[in-house]
Amino acid sequence: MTGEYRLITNEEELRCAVERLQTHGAIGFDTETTDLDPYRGRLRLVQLATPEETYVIDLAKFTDRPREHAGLDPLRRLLAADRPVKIAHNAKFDLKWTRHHLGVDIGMVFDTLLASQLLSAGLDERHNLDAVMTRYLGESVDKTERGSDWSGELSEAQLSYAARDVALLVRLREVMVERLKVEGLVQCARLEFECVPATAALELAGFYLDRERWCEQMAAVERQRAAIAAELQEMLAEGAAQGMLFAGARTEINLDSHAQLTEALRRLGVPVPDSTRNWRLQPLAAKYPVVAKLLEYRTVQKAMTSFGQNFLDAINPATGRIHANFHQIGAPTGRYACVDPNIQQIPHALEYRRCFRAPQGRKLITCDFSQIELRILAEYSKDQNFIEAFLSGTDFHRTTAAQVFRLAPDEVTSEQRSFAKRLNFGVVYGIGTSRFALMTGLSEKEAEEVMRRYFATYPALEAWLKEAGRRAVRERETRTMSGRKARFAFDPEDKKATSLVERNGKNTPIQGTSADILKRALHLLHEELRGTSAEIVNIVHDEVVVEADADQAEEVAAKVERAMQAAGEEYVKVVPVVVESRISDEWLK
DNA sequence: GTGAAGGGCCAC
DNA sequence: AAACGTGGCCCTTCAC
Repeated sequence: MTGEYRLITNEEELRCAVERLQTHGAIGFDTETTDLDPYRGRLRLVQLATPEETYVIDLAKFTDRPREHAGLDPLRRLLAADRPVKIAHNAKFDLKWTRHHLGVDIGMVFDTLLASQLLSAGLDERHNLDAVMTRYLGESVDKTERGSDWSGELSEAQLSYAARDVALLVRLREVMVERLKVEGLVQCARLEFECVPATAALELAGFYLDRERWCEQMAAVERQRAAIAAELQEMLAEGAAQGMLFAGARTEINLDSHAQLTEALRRLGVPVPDSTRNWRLQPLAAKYPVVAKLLEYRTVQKAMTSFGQNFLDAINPATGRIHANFHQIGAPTGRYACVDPNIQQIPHALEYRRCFRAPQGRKLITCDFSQIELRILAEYSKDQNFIEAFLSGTDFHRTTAAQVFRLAPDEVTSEQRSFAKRLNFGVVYGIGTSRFALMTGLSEKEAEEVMRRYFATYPALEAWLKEAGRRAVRERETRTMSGRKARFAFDPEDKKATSLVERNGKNTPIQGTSADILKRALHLLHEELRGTSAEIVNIVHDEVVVEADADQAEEVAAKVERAMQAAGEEYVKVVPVVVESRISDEWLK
């Protein structure tokens, strides 16, 4: 049956096809486009398949402007409905095109890419369509026509290629549904699938970057960089000059080369450790001005290379905005990752954040979860004192410090608060005494004593963390509250690897549940924002940035808060879920 | 020229 | 020995 399909080229054929497709619970769905960028290319084919039949709809035969063409309404209704479920591999891609070119927000999807990632649970497996088809169906698919020219007359090879993949999707889903059930991943899969329309809309909307402000910032940083680089060269040359006959013949070194830097610093008598890593150089900065200057150089160098021209190049000429690529399952914990460019790692500094702003007549609504990971830890551990610290409703780190050091909150010193804060964040990662000592400046013994007091205050929290670590080693996997699985492959004889799995066992359920909550919130929010002027424009793990017309900002902010809080409260019950929102012209904390 | 690895630094 | 989790992007170095 490979390659058999019906080509749909007019409204009558489309009506018939849609009628047949509607009788099924799930259908294969794929598109072919003339470009990878929906703002540059055209949507050429829409392929839909039942177990028996495959339909290839050639939009070029209908119109040049599919968004306004009423004859495509049956297709729109079919796509917008939750049934049949649309099965696609990397549905985000197809959803962006159908949203932009057909004006349709697609209903329920089954994404075989996300399903494959969930089933692999972090193990190193490939997830392209060919690999997934081979793994689950034992079928290989041929992608040679994918990058071909889809703008002109289509060849028989192109059409049958377009039809073939989509037909296999129906069978692929059936196999995957069984596997998801066996693995207890149905709830998590639903969470992921429901989130895809939000992810697609987010990418399509893009984040506005003020080009002029960014340029000014770049120029300022470049001036700084040049000055610091010159000073640093000067300082490093001191050592070299001594051994040279002609001081004027000084050679500059490459400041980005670790090898050359190490050599130059050693010539100056700086006791450089084997690595020139920041954390090992930091203690030397006070004694050696050249080291302090080097650290300064690295900061501006990073700013220049990572947050410079590349962001300007990423501005889409069609929209004037940055359309980053969000990987919905970017980490085994379930967190998003963001690339090209990564707008989840913009420096906090006001000079950068103020460049991301609302266009004229619009506002940004920034909303984040307050201490969500610690609240998840409270939910998991049910530790009574930890829960009480949240219920008090005031400064959380001060409250925990008061509990740990047995003081009234207003007697807590800033140092004690800082210890508590470091530990509150550190326990989520499985921090040890030596690292805690290093970051606080305490001796190992003192650090140990503070940690002992901390865990004595929260015995159930300690018990949960210990057991989470042990369980991960024992069972070689962890689960989040939605059931998301992370598997660990390691050699139990290897102490280092085992302790990493222990720390992962503590961290993954917490970080992963946080991701679950964010994704649930995005789905709820996407539904809430339908029909308003608002668009989600960025997400940063526990933060959502929405852009809306200025006169709707208040109303939209309330919706965002409501969606995030509702999502959080589905998972976290023993402590309140707190979200904080701000309305502003610029993306500021 | 391309690609991987090592070292570094940005975010949560 | 350095070990507190998850990412991406940059540069240099080194192998092919």
